[in-house]
Amino acid sequence: MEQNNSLPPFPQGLASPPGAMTPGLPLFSPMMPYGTGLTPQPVQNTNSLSLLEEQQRQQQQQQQQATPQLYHSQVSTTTALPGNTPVYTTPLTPMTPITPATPASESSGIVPQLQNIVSTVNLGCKLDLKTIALRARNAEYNPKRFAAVIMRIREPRTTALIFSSGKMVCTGAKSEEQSRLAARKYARVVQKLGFPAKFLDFKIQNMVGSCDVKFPIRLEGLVLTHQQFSSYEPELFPGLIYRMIKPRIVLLIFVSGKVVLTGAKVRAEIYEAFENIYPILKGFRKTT
Amino acid sequence: APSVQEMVVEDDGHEEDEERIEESQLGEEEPLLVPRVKVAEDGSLIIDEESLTVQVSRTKGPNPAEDRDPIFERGSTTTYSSFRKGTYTKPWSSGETEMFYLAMSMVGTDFSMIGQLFPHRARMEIKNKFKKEERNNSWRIDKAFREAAFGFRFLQKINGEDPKRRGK
Amino acid sequence: MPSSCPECGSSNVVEDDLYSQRQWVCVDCGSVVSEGHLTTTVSDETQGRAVPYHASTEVLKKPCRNLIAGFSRVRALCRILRLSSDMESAVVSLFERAYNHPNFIFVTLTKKEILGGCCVLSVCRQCNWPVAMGTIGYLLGVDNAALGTVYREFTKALNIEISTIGIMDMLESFCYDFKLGPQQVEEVFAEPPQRLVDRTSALIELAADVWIVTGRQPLPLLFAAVYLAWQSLNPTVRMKYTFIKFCKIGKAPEQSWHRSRDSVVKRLKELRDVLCKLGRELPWLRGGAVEPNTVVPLVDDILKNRRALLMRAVRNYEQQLQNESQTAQTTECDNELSDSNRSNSHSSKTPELMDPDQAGCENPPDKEATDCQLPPNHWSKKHLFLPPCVKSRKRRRVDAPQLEVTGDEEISDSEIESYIRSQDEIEMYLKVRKELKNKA
DNA sequence: GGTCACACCTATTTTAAGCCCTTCAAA
DNA sequence: TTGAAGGGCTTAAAATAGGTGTGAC
Repeated sequence: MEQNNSLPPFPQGLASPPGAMTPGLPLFSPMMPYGTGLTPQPVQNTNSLSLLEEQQRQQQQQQQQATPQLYHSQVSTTTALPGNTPVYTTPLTPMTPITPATPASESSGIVPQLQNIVSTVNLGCKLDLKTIALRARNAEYNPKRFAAVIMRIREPRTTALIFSSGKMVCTGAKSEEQSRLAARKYARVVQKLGFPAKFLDFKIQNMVGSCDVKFPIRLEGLVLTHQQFSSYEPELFPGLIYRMIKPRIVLLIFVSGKVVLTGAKVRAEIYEAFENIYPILKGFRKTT
Repeated sequence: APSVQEMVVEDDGHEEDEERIEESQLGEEEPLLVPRVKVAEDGSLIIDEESLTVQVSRTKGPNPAEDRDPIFERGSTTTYSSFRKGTYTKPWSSGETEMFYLAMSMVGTDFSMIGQLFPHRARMEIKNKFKKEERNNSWRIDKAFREAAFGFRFLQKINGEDPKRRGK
Repeated sequence: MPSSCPECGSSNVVEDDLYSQRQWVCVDCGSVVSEGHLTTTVSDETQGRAVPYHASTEVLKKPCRNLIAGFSRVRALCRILRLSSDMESAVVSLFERAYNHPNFIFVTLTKKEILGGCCVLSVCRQCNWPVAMGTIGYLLGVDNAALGTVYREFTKALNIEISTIGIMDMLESFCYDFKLGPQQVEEVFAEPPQRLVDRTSALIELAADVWIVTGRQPLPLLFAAVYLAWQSLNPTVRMKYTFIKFCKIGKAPEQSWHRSRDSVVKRLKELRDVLCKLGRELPWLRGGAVEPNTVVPLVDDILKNRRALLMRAVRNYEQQLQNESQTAQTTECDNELSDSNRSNSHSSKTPELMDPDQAGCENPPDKEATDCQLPPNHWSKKHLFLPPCVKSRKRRRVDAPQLEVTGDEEISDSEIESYIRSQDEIEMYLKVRKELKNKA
């Protein structure tokens, strides 16, 4: 049954969103500050720069210098209080000059929201998928099309892939705890069907988050300065694909300022990746 | 002899057909506009002789690319492909949607079987319908699930009398 | 002289002094034929080849059919796209490198062929030879997505410098594609190409300034800009011609614009809206209405003064905002921070979004189309020019309150049982399945 | 020609914005 | 004839796994 009920619910190491979980306290990012050398920075390495690259770099530097990053609508961030109390006023004039980009230690004040969690667990026994598909109302099985039973539960609203090996994939949850609870429910359904299902090696395999930086982004500029991390092919996809090295997270960055982050095993990676990218994005905001 | 192009044709021969028609039509009206390609019966790509001739005669002179003159011959460099695989789904009528919910309450989330109940709907269409309803009318999805027993009885009924009849 | 092509067997092999290199070329498949076999690999292209493929000793024996076929295909592509011999050599050399790269040894033949297209594309981009990705896909007969996927893998695996051809690189050649010479069209339609290029450039630059370019496919935008440019260069006569008529007048091949008509129309609308915003700032038009369907005659004036107009429009907009907020002051401000995005003490619970139609709610929530509009203090309201996707937000996702769970909650038997079929249900399910099977 | 070791299809989830298709309604 | 609207695809990540494509040895 619930063998693992007594396990800590969230063994991955709990990470607070920067500044989010500590009401009343000043914002503080638990992540590494930028510019540690560990995070992707604008291309600075001089080795193996082609002539073209060099030109692009110079162009970009000029462009960045010419880019007025002086106008921003962002205000000094304070902790958002519970209950939606607006805590600051947007300045009436958005023309407040600020120090140019990359304030290394300042938090964005934005917390990416988790949108999807993928986890795996081993039920530890061989399963007869035909039986499961026949006896479960929430199941679908088409061995010709796909070799797993697709099972859905309503709460947490998730979908699971159940393989005859006993391995299971659980998708669609919006938090680690939800994902685990859902996986336990799937295991219970399988047990109820007469299989000696256990609950082994539960693991979060992927997390997807998203958020909005609230300013537009010049993707064509970003792809030039961060070409070693970026792929931007507007013929194919409107977003810029940014492969961050540390943490190893892929970000989809859109002109609207919306950002999708994926590939994380723990939520701290999502937060860290966003805090890394935020000052970079600020360098490409330039509104008209 | 297995060749690269044959493999490609096997993959999407259907669409290839369409393009073939388009191309031949085009070739007739505007011989100089675009360097053309013919698609042979085996699906392989062949340069249209005529356009090759044109090309050769033009490149007798100074070479455009070597001169780095981007204004020279531009031909088809801006032609768009769009062999895109679009799958259009006919809109669901309200009656059909009712039947979808009924089917849901009968067989649950077995979209393959529901797809069989709807002869003109592919399995993927059923799944997309489910996702859409879950988004917009999740209360109805829940309701359908809770009323599984009712759906079951209804199924018994229509199954006994006329299993063939369904919403379409 | 080779009598037939070793690749496709065609006897249609011609002598070709193309690019001042005497060689024999198969007209049917594009293979370069010499002394009965392919002069494959440009071995003289000292491009640090990682693997000296089948060393020059056994040329005839080893290269598998697919590699040879691949060579002719990339050569055919090069010829169709009118690449120089240098470029073609670079392509062939690159293709050999890619073909033998460990990442591509076990891939499907389709992918290997696409790889050839990627080499062409890569060389074209590096030489600034304007070729759209879609063109390669069209010639290969594969969809853009497949080409894009392989292209990304290819650039990564071979450490190819990613160089994107910007819309401006494409612009000039694109304008010249239209057949608008005085010999080709009626006099009122005729337009010197350079004039068209200049005006289109100005329009695209403006479009880039006001966020119409980023994230959008370049070609539909180019079509829209060229069309507007052409109209604006003789508005009285040309304004009544639709985009499609313009394409026909300029003899643009239908397959180049037919599918993207909708996108072109969207870009047109966006461009005209921007032109209106700027046109209204023209001092001598004081009071006169500027609407999208009447803005074309003003394009000349607008573009001449676009920098100043842009600044003026933005300044006026901000001033207006300031005035409004001063009058409307006092009221509570800026709920930006209350966005689900912002720090909340209990982020996953976002109390403001308490969903009325929770599970268990029997009736249609009929709240439905709650928020199709932006919140009154949305950040986008502060800027006159923003990406259209920011201003036209569709319904904000009413994210249902996420159950805060520990993952260790009790799971009731009844809940689990609700997912299990009764014996009767099972029998009925089997019966239906059997009947469906029989029918099929 | 068989083994080996990959590739890569089917499928699941979720967000982002754009494209491309069809259908249907006003001009 | 024109648009608007709606639906489904594109991109990323990650696990699961059988069947088969692919080429070297």
